[in-house]
Amino acid sequence: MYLDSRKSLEIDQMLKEFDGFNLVVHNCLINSYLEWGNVSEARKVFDEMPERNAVSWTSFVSGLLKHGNVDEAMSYFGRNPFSDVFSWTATINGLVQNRLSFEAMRLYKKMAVYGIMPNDVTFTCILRACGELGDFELGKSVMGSSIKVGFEDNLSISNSLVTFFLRLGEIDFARRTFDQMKEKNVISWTAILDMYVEMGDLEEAHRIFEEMPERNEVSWSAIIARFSQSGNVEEAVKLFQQMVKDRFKPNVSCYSSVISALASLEALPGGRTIHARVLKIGMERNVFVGTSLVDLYCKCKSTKDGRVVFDSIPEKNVVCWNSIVSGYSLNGQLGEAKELFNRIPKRNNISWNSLIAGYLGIENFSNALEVFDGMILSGEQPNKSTFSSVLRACASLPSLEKGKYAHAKALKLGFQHDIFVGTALVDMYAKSGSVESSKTIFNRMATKNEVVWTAMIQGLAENGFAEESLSLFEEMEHASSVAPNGLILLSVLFACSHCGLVDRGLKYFNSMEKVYGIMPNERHYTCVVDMLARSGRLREAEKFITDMPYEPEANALAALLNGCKIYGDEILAERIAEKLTGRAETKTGGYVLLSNVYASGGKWGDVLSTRNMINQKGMKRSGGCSRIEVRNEEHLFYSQDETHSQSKEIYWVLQLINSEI
DNA sequence: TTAGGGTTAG
Repeated sequence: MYLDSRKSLEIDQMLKEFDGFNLVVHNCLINSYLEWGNVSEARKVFDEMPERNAVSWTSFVSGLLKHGNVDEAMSYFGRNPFSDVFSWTATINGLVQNRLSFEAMRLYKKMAVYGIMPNDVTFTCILRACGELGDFELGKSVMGSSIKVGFEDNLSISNSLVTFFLRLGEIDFARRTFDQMKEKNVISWTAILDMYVEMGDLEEAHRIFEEMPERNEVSWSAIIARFSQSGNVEEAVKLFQQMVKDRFKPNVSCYSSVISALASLEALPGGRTIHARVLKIGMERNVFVGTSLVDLYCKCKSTKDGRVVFDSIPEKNVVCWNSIVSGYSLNGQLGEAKELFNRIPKRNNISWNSLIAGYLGIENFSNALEVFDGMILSGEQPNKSTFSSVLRACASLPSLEKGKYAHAKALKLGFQHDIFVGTALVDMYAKSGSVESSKTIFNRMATKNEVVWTAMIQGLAENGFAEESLSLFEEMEHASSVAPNGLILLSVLFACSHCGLVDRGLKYFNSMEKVYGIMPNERHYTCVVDMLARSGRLREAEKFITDMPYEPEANALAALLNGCKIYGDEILAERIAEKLTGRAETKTGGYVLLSNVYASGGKWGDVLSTRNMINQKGMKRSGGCSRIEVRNEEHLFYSQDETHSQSKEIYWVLQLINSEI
């Protein structure tokens, strides 16, 4: 029995005035103080008690352990005159809960020296410690001891054993223990259910769930949570509906899980229905449910509603703050994200990561890096996802220096072996033109997934190492278990196109569906058009465009037009330019390219009239832009415009170099 | 004194 904090103080006061002593009331007082986190009052009552029994000692020691006061607890434990299996077990349990499993084991071994026999609860605690330590042999020897003492068919111990085997990934042992149990309860079933969900065998999990003779709200919440986390969100929602239909009362955990599932589905109407239920039972102020709701509204692009829920949560923790920051970030509302980020009382690395990801999302790469600098300065430890974002920002900026700095930091923290960080590094170096560094990182990676292969193959192709890119692709096909995907094949086509390997490219394109089972998309088609156009097979390219199953991308037409320019085919150019100008997205592109076709053919009159048309229609030219960094300064070069302050000098030098060549 | 479930980034 516990008293609330106000009542505890009142009763404490009354007892003092009464000057009486009742052991039971004092023990209750200690428990109440500890329950409310008032350790110093509990200590005072305990120290001033004229007489203590075994219960006083055990509850005070385990209360201290519950609040992390380990040294003090151990000191009181050593002085306990009522040393029995309860006091030892409670202490062992407290140590395990403080993640001091090694110390817990030591205490367990000491029990024998003092002649105290462990009971069933001792074994469950100690098995948990073995699980924490990841020591399979130790767990098995504890199991042996428990059998020796006669606990072979003990339900709690068997349940703990199942969990222990699961923690160590010993699936067969877990299943065998479960199958051999004479008696099973809802905990045993939930544990084994969890195993199948964790293994990703959701069908078997579902079967187990159906088979369970008994369910409670924890087993429901276990299966709903697991389905939700593993991405089987529709199934999670269905189970929730079933649970309600079966007249079970969903608890906080069920609501948070189902709301989180609805958030990934971006199911706003369903979310609002659940929100209404939550409001009805007064659960919206709960930090778990509230946080899920904030996330739901933000993922459904309704940051306003998310903010209302956020403001209504009385006791916000860092997860809750992070959800609103990431919610605003996700929706590109970086002003709000930054403002709330600044108000977080105690940030963690996820808070920083959320803001960095936000700037990355709106392609404000320099701010993303600025936040990263702030993170380092604040002493917060970046994690692998920080580096993954930061390196992506570096890849998009001309600065190789910043990328190198982030790389050094990642090395220092030992994240270089992480596949996400490794991939981001490969990509960053390739995009910054440092193909050699990119290759070094790639070759050092112990495990490679399709993303990193894609990054390397693409990096080589885009840096002009087309042959190498293609041989890497072949190596991937022969030496790895990674199957080519659409993106990799796009890089392969790109490489063929830039290498002039038209027939090989066409062979890859034609085998996409047949050999690799990948439907080519618009981008693949565009790449083939570019490939044909570059090699002068203009009519073939035109036919390819006419025959393709999609409306050609503007880029495909532009690529063909570019081919017309190189090979001086003005008739085809006019036809294509007309098609291109119908496109809203590139009204200018067609004309600019057409005027280039005329220019290369020396038809200056046509050039002029085309350019006039661009101006008449009030079209803004949007040319390409190159960026380089020289001595920490960014220089931008736009196609067709000489806007750089030193363009005169630059072109002069360029001319000089050209004449030298 | 014990064994099963919960919200945020990538």
